[in-house]
Amino acid sequence: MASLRNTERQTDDETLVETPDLEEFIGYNLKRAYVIVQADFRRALGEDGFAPRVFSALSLVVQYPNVTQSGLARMLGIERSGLVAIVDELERRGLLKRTHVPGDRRVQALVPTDKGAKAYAEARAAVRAHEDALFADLSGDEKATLIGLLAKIRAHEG
Amino acid sequence: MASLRNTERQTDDETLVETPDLEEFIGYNLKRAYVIVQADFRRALGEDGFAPRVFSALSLVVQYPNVTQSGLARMLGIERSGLVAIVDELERRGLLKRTHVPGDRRVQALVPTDKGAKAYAEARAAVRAHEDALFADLSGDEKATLIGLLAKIRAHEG
DNA sequence: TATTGTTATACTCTATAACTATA
DNA sequence: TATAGTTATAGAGTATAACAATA
Repeated sequence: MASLRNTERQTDDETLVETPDLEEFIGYNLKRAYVIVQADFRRALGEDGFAPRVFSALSLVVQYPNVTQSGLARMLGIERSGLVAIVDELERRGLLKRTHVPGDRRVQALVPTDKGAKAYAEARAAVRAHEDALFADLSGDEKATLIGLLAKIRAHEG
Repeated sequence: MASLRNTERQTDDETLVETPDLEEFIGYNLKRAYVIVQADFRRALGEDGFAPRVFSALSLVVQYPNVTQSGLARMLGIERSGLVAIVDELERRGLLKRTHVPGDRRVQALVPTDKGAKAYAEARAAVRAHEDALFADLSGDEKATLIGLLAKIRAHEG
């Protein structure tokens, strides 16, 4: 038997009583928690609602109008190629427009439509309601602490 | 403009200075943090190392020998069908065996091999080293707090 | 009828590489 | 040469539905 850790202890009948190793790992807990949150996000936004990544993209386009696709991909931490389908969906739904900028005809600046800004405001309210309900058993302090600790992990981004 | 929240404020030159909405959402921060952790996990375990879900499955098989596939799937929170490829890989690598149990010939109890137990002990050490390094800027208290808060979210499992 | 393990299948998310049009 | 957007493609990871064997 390998080294004993604080979560394992020998009982007098030689049975090993354990908290499973996995529960010690931050990565495992992060994954399991995220599965719950994203499932509830999808349920809350409904069949025709935004997927998390589409909501995130729309959020940034509304808050940073004229962002380029490359810039948006960088902000989201995904590849440019992966962003195309997301922007396609938002454009197809009439929530943003690809526009050419004078001076560099390569770039496509993304501009939210009025419909897009309105849809985002509604979706944001729905997401806030979903998080308020799902995390009702966490205090405001706990939620702030959690976000702060996740931000410390996110400091390793890039 | 929709309602102002505490992260948005009007400045005297009419510019909206913001912490982007996304940063307020626990779900978004969870996702971004998990992406970092799982990427570092894979980097740390290397080309021929275990993927996170394979490591998790092996961990449970070692700690709960004779667990059935259905039981393991339930513990991992995935479907039985999704477990087949994971168990196939672990069996192919000689780390566990599917064994029939007397009394119910439907079930396949999963038993770690000696090689599997040893491989798990080594992988567990590698994962601990990866987390220790990646989370070196978090105190022990912070790590415990984080796991506790994630556990509160995980209380919504099932 | 219900359950275990399995297969077939599809869908989402993501990445890599290569292409085009510009710069 | 380098960059922005795009396309083609592939690989994880996961789910649903149906099947055979067994209970």
